[in-house]
Amino acid sequence: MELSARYTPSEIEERWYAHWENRGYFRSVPDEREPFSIVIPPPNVTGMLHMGHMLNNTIQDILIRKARLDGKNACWVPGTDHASIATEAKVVHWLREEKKLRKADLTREQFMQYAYQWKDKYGGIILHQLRKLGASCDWDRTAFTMDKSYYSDVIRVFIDLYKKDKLYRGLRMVNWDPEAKTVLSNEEVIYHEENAQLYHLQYKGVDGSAGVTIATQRPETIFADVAIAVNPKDPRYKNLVGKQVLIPLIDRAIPVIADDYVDIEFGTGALKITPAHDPNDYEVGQRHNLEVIDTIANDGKISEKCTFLPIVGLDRFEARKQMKGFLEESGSLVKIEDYKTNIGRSERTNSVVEPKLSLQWFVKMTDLGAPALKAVIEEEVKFYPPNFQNLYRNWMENLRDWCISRQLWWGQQIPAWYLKSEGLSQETHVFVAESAEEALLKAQEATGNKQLTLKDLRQDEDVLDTWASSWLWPISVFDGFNKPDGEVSYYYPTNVLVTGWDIIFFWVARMIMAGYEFRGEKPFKAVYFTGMVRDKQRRKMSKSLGNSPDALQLLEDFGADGVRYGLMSSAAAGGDILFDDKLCENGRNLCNKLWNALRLVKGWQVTEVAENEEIIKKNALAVRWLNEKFQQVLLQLESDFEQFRLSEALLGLYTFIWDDFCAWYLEMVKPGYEQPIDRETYEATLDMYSKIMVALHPFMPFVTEEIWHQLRARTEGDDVCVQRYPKAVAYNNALITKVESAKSIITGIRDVRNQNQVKPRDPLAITVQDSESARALFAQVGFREMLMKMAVLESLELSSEEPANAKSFISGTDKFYVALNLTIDVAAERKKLADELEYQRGFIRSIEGKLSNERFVSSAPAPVVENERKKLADGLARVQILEESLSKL
RNA sequence: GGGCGCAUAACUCAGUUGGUUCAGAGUGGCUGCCUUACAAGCAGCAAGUCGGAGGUUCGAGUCCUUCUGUGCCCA
Repeated sequence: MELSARYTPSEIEERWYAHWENRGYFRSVPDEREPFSIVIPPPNVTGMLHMGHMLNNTIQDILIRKARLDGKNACWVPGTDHASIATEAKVVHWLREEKKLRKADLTREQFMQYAYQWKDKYGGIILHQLRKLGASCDWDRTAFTMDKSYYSDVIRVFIDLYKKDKLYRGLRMVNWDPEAKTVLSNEEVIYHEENAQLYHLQYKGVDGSAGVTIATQRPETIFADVAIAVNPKDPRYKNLVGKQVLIPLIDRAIPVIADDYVDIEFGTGALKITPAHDPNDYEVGQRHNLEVIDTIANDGKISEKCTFLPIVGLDRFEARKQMKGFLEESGSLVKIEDYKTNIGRSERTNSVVEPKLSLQWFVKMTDLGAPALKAVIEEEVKFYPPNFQNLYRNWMENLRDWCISRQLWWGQQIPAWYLKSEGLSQETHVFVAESAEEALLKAQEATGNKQLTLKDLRQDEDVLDTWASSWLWPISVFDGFNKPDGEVSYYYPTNVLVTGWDIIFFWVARMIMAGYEFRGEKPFKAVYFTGMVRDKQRRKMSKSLGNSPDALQLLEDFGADGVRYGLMSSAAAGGDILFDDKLCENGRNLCNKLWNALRLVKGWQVTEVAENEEIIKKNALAVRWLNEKFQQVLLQLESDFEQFRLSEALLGLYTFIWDDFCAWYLEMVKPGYEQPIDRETYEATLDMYSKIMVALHPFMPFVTEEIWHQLRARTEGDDVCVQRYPKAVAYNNALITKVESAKSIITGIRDVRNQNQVKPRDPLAITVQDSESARALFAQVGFREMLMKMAVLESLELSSEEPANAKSFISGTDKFYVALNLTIDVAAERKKLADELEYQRGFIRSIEGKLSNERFVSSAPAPVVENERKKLADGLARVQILEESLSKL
């Protein structure tokens, strides 16, 4: 069959993926084999494949495919996350655009129906895109954090934590997103330095004195002030403490208090205390028993609680703008000063987060954190790279309670009921239960009122933070809550989690907590942190910059194998990847290289008749050498895999394939034009090529499967996807070294050709200076024949005579003469030799220095000393050769 | 302000417990090749005071101290 000159991935990839799926290779059920499980970090159900996903999932696929080839029961669980904020926003948008509906006009039930409709129609596209990448997930296991059973797991856990007193409802300062109108966890707030203005405002004394000047960034909140605070050590304000001052514009009197929190250096050293609108002020207020006046509504507008009417109803930023005029007019504005400060914005909506006092649900983190911290420090859960331990420890030692309620509909609704009679946010009774009916029983019991009905109860409107469902992922996807002794006990703990370090707190830490809390065991044995994918200028990939390549287009352009190679070739764990199409090009080129090697091999005519002896010797040496070399590579591969050094593993294979296999081995055994190849070498080559395909398969699954089948006729089910990974055995280093010597001699000859413009095909005559070491080299069967072929020689003699008109070079400790029909430039040759001699003498001096040092000889390990002696001997031999040559010139 | 990294060729990065002719790879550059698998290719070459300074050691790109530059996390 004729093979095209170039490898064309598109139809090949689709065909093999379908084949693997049809054969059920990705399916995993518990059996007697050792399990190897990975749960996918569930992408948002709204997500589209991007570079980060491709990197992350390529790594997981490599690990899973390798485990499968190692004969383990490999199970990779795919799925998606309901992503409450992101998805709800999409659904709201869709309702508005497509259905002309507003969320406010729908009941919760109606909204949820639409949301599921949206999810079924548009959600989970990413799972199909992952197939194009080659991801060998067990698709039968596809999970979703809002699946019925998953939903009930989340509820069960909520109730469990509540019963264990690890979950509470409380009034706390929270991060409020006025655009999404929901609370955010601390981790969902992103701080950036921004330009702001510091307003210096005069608060006059009640007694008519000048009072005090304070500095604030938020003049629109002064009407919520309840005090002015100064540092007790600040001499400027000693006399003011205890006095009363007036809030500008409204002249409400507030006290001046002393508190250590105030920074003497900052602003004027006097701080307005506004407990409702600043977390630190809230703390101060608590210490001094101050009132809380909240003047900002949930939508970020100034509320009616504000007694300065001209700004009521205005957005907080508009109000701030207008305040400037009012303050100027009243004469209270001393000055405005520009400064830079960190502003927190919502991760999702980018609106400035408003600190707000709010009644929310919190998980107590102290108990949960302790075992999770211990597990990582003691390497029960191993991090790759290990330095992420520090980041993790830092966070885990400063845990704050986790706010898990969100003011949204799309998510698991909090299983808490209140008495309607008690009014909103006035609840003194809370009934946490699996169902309304159960809550009713509890309510009847608690109140002693048997007349209560479901109608008297009101369920908490809020849903749970998305991470309060995804932290159960490794347990829930194996149905570990319903059947704790079921298959979860086979697959759990999973072998490795592969994820970006940016969600180490959101997700990784919390899964570890959940693992210990709900199963008493870690959720995974190792965590492989990937870096962020950035562009060539080191910028983060982002939609707004438009610098993120279209993932599907890349797959189209370079093939999945090419893209996988590109992503992996520069992706040391944890390090950022500066993505460049060029890398994918390398991957595509490797596919093409393999393809052409296949074309070469398949084009050979095979002869059963014994070839001439020289060729037999040469080929036998080549085959032996490649085998030994492959063992060497395999050993390195095994150790790389163990340490998750996947880029290094791939690079090792790349070099072996491109240089050793293609550039050297195939050229060594390649028969002359229209000559056949002997059967033995041919079979050995096909076997070797097949093994290489298995070794490379985890990284580049498609091209390896295709070539595997092109190499030999295979029976049904004899696919590379389910082979056994070649096992490394000890290798013969001496043989490898000998062939390395041959390669270096060949390169030396080619260099002489290049420098003297001798065509690659013109045969050359070589003389080797006779020596013990030269004879030792040529004693290797096939050595001479290999040189003859690879360097294109017509003759190769050992002689102590120096030929005329020859260029020379030294390889190892041997001197080679290349006969050329040129007159040699004696002066130039002399200089070259003299330079080389000087270098070698320096080399010898440094080694002699070492060896004459008594302490080196006595304290360095024997092999090191031995090696230095060898180096010295080699150096001396070379010096001798050079000196002789110089004297003859 | 607290913490964690990084600095190696023009660029992007490897370099494992300190020890081989160990200073490497890819890209880029230069020279020469449409050679009978592959120009998405082949052959060859050049290029670095391993950020600076000090220290430990027989021996430091690797360990320690410090300085400089730079990135990130937390507040």
